[in-house]
Amino acid sequence: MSSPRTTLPPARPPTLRDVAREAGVHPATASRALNPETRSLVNAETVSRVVRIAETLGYRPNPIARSLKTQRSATVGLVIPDLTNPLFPPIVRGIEDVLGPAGYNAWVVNTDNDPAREESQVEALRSRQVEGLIVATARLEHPLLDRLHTQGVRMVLINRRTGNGAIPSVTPDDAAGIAEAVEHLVGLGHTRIAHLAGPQNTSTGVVRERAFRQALRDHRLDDDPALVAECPAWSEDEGAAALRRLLDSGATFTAVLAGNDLLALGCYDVFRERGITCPDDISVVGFNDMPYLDKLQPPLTSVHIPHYEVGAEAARMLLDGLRDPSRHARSVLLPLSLSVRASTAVPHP
Amino acid sequence: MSSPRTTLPPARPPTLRDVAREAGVHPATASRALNPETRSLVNAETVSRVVRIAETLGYRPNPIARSLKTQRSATVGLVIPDLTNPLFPPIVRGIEDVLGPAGYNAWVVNTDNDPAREESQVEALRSRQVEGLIVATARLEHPLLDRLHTQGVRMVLINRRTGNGAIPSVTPDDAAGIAEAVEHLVGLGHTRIAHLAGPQNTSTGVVRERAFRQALRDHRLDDDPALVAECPAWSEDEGAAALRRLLDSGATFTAVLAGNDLLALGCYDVFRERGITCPDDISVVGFNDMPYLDKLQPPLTSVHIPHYEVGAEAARMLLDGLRDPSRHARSVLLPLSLSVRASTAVPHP
DNA sequence: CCGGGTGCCGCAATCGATTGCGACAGCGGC
DNA sequence: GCCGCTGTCGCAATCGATTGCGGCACCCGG
Repeated sequence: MSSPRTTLPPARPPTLRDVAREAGVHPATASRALNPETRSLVNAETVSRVVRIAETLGYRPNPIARSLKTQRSATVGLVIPDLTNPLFPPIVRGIEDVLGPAGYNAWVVNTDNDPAREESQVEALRSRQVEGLIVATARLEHPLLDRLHTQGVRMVLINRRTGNGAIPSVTPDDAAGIAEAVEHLVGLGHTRIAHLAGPQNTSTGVVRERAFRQALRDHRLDDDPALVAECPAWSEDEGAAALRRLLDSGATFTAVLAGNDLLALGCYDVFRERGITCPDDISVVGFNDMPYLDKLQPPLTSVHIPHYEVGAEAARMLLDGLRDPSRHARSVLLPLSLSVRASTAVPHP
Repeated sequence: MSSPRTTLPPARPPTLRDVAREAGVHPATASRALNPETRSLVNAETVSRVVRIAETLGYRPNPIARSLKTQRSATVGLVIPDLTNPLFPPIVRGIEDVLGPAGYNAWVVNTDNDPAREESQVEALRSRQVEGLIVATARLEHPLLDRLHTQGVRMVLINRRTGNGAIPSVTPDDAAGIAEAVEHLVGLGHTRIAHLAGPQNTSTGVVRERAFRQALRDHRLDDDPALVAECPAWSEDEGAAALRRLLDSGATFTAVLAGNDLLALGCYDVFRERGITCPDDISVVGFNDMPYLDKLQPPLTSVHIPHYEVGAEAARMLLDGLRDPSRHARSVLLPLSLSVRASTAVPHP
């Protein structure tokens, strides 16, 4: 078999000048004819001739040259903690499905929740001339994001927010989700419900905890601080550790509302290690409704977040802002629903 | 609070000319001083002056302008079926962790296993001037990939290969993995083992099936065609359907070796619907070792693939090829290991 | 018959960096 | 004292597309 490297002379792809020469016009005219925005400046039959030639030549505008001149890269940056967290892939797809048809693409970077890495990754994105940012790593105190915002960098926060409410965001309606979960548990007859709270430096962590306490009070239940354990990270290990602390404290409870699914998975580990059966001894509710939760034993009841929609909506908002900078930034809350499975049941006293 | 849009005049970032003017040299000299490759052409103290000025100005070379001139985009395309398949995120991270330090980035596109979408996505990548491709969607017959290869497009296949062995690839050593899985089952005492084969238009599908039969013969077991069911897609549903066909056929077997984890998950559904207990009645082995398999009930025994390494190695190979086009392309097989969990046990006759 | 529009298109600069080529100074060798 | 070499650096073209400006026909009204 012949090597593919020897088949053809490089045969560089056709440029605008090639099209112009072939069509007998100046490159400027060809450019205007090919661009829908400026097409009206060119005689109709010249347009069709240029377009036809461009097609037969297989002309594709060079986005790099275009970007250099127009200062627009048709690119946005996506900053997430870790792509291997199953939460994010659907969000990424939502973003790309909106960006793509608009001619935009996204660069994805992972920060691993390391602020230093975050800073350098964002720097890399900016040097790549991204036009805007979608950020999923917000913490309540977040100097980097504040700085970017005051510098006028276009961005949309997803999932979590900063303490600075001025930055537009797309987040699930955490409070409503928690309320629904508590409602479900109370409806089953639970009165002593524990909460595995997420990191208190994230908006989701504090909002969900606050909503949890509020929901208890709404149901006239005791808002007992001893039933809330804080997890320093959104991980299985921390979830397991928190549940162990709760169990060892001697507190009594028949249900656990975990701040997210990973924390709930940690509970499963503890159940196994201590011979606790779920949901007979303790019910568990997660948050996020990651994929494959229905394959667990027992299948995990979880608050469902429209991940794909979160991404899609964030991308739409960012594009809106890019296209019309005067447009007033908004923040939206997406509605949630509870996916009831077999990890929750009537308490056995 | 003051609007961030009114704080500063645009204050465009410093360009090479700014650095040059400040340092009292020609832009050409500044360029050479800043580029390690050409630095030796410039007087040492001029270099240090330029470098110092560049730093104080916070100069960042504009990659778009650089790409335009050098014809290199420092960008590669990654073509996968679907990012939400948990198989891929670790691969993507492996790729990015190798690409990043080399100054490269990856564009990720999803094809949803749709050849038309694949074609348009690849076209989009090429118009974005990617220097090479990493492709995870190979089928045995794959005209698009053959065409790209003969056009001299640099690429590396991962996970799966085409029938055309000339294209470099990084794949798990499927045959060895299957052999190890069969070894494990035979060691437990199983003699009637069924196989859920993947789509026969993919290399993984056929290689794993062939390896399965070979392994049986190696153990002097009956290579019974009635114990192999083909699945037209790598999905839970198809796995479930195939197992039902096997069970309904009246064939007897005490273990199932699934072509991948999703097919194995389908088995779990069938077990539940027919009251079969695993592993007491039937043992199951998966392939890929996706995340969270240990949380299933029972935790799934699976052939572990070093996903991250697959991505990292593919990225390294691609970079090698880009840097030295004369370098002979190679294909590598990555070693596998079996993650034994609780879905496999001694058969109960 | 002339002035002022309007429509269409070309000229050339521009985006920011890279690079082949040539200029020039200084130096050593013969 | 002249030649040529080496080390440094500047000039200007270049990558491919976009766009402000101006020119040229042509048309219409007066």
